[in-house]
Amino acid sequence: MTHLVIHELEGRFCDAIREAFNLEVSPQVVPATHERFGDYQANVAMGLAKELVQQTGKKTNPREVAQRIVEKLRVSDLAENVSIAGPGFINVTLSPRFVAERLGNMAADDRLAIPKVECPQRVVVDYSGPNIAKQMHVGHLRSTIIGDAISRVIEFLGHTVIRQNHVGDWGTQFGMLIAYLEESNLPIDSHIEDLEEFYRAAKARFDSNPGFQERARQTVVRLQGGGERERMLWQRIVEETRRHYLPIYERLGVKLTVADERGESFYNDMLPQVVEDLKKAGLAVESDGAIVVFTSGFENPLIIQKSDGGFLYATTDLAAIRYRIQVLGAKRIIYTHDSRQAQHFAQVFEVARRAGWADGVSLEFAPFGTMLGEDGKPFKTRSGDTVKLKDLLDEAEERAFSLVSEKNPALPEEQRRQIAKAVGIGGIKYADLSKDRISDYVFSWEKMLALDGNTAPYLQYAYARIRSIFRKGNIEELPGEGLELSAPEELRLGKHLLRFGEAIESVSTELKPHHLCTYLYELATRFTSFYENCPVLHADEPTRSRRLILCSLTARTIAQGLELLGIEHPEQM
RNA sequence: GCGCCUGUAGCUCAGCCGGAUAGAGCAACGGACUUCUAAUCCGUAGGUCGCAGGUUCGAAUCCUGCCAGGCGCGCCA
Repeated sequence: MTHLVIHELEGRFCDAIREAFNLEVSPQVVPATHERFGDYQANVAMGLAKELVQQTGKKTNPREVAQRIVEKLRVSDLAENVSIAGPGFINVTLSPRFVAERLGNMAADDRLAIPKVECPQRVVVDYSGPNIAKQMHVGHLRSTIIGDAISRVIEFLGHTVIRQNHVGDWGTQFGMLIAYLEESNLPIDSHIEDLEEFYRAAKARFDSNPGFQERARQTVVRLQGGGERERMLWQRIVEETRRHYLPIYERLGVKLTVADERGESFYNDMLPQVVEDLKKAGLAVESDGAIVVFTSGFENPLIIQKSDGGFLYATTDLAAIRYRIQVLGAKRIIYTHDSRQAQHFAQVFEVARRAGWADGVSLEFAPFGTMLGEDGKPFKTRSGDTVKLKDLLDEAEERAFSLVSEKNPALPEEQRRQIAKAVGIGGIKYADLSKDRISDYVFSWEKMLALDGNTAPYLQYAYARIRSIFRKGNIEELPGEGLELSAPEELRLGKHLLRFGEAIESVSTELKPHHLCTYLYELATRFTSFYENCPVLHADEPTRSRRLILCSLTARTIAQGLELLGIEHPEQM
């Protein structure tokens, strides 16, 4: 079992500190802040010196502490240099021989020597959550692609990921929709081509016609009471909506399927019991006729049952938590939703914990900010409407197609279409995933499809250039042995390749896909620098072969990284 | 009124569970294509890290208070 380099070093430092001081402390190993200091640094000495003074009363300076650690540190197999600098930083430079050896392991392993976790968990990821009878719009984009990337990464590490699409398929608006469907007399085999239009029309009728309003209310009651005809019409609306959003998932390369759907309706039968149990536990109380749970730090309680007896989305979310833990066996539940839901989830989580439903289970909210237009206001069409996801994706592919056609007109149109899809959709996803999800982000067509900077096309281009080398050189098989790193660009590239696992691990724990993006971008820039300075096909043996190994590893790492982000990597651009 | 999030170069963003001289890209300026895709690369310039205190050997990072922007706060989801 090989560990990530950083963890290997942590272990070595822990041993050294134990030997030198008989203490168990974190060695604070981090990547070097500047390349000139080496590859990794341990920052433990400064703090430790201070602790020692307090414990022993003896004056100890940090450099001395560092010195004593270094004396016990056994890293000759992996480092070519260990030095103490500044107030007591311990800098470690990996040896090219060790880097080559590790790269050899990567090359020989189809998961690039990324270790799987020792204790796999069942992890539920709740994301996307489109609304029934509405088209998906940009408001669903972030949840869908961030949640999908997080799922892929956690899955890759060896956990069992259970995707849950909590679609909005229940609620009072369905009375209106079903009643409208009934009177619109649509033939049973016809499709609702424009859901938006259908919803608007139903709403308009509801707002203007009191008789219809009353019918809508009665319809809800019958639906929720299990009325057969209402249930059938409801089912039809749900299926019509699926017809709209499944193709969007397909285009986006998002792994959600119908099997992952657990809409609000799924929990309907569990709601009375949720309220009952919370009452029994003494958490739920009556307030102004409603049943509520007061939570710490919030003035307003969480309402779980309305005064008319109806349930709310908080009730559904509580039922879902219980189901996910008790039935699905989740040890970790992750929600990627708009940060405006923060208070809601904080309250729901607290109630679930206090009710004792989530003992030993990690409930995590991974919020994201709003997508803004270049004017800094929420992203809208020119006329001020929300942008439909379908239109956004169409435009992305169109723009990418004209770019590809301009840059590479010789390729057949079919292939240019495929590249345009990869670049356009990938561009949208990467633009989003590459920013810290917590902040609002500014959407810009130009920046997103640019070939410079931290963009999907830049990474895809790096990949395509490598593949091009293999095509031109007619290379099928690689030498398995003999990797050596001599040119500075080779070494810089090789060292970064070894850090892929750090990025993945970070995404998994912090739920921030942009850490992987930053890693891949850095990898691509190091590759391009290598590419500019180190000829591959024209180099003499054995240089040629070992550069081919580096190229292959880089291509595989970029491909795997993009795969984890849910972004395609075409062979040519 | 209470609460959450954000504020870093002209612009878009990293860095934030304390570490060395705060990093990228775009835009600007100057260079590099008879050589594996120049959709690229190299260089120059660009900073009161919103403001003020505090903690610390050390603060963009932690704490407090302000300022600015965004968002949320009982029977919608």
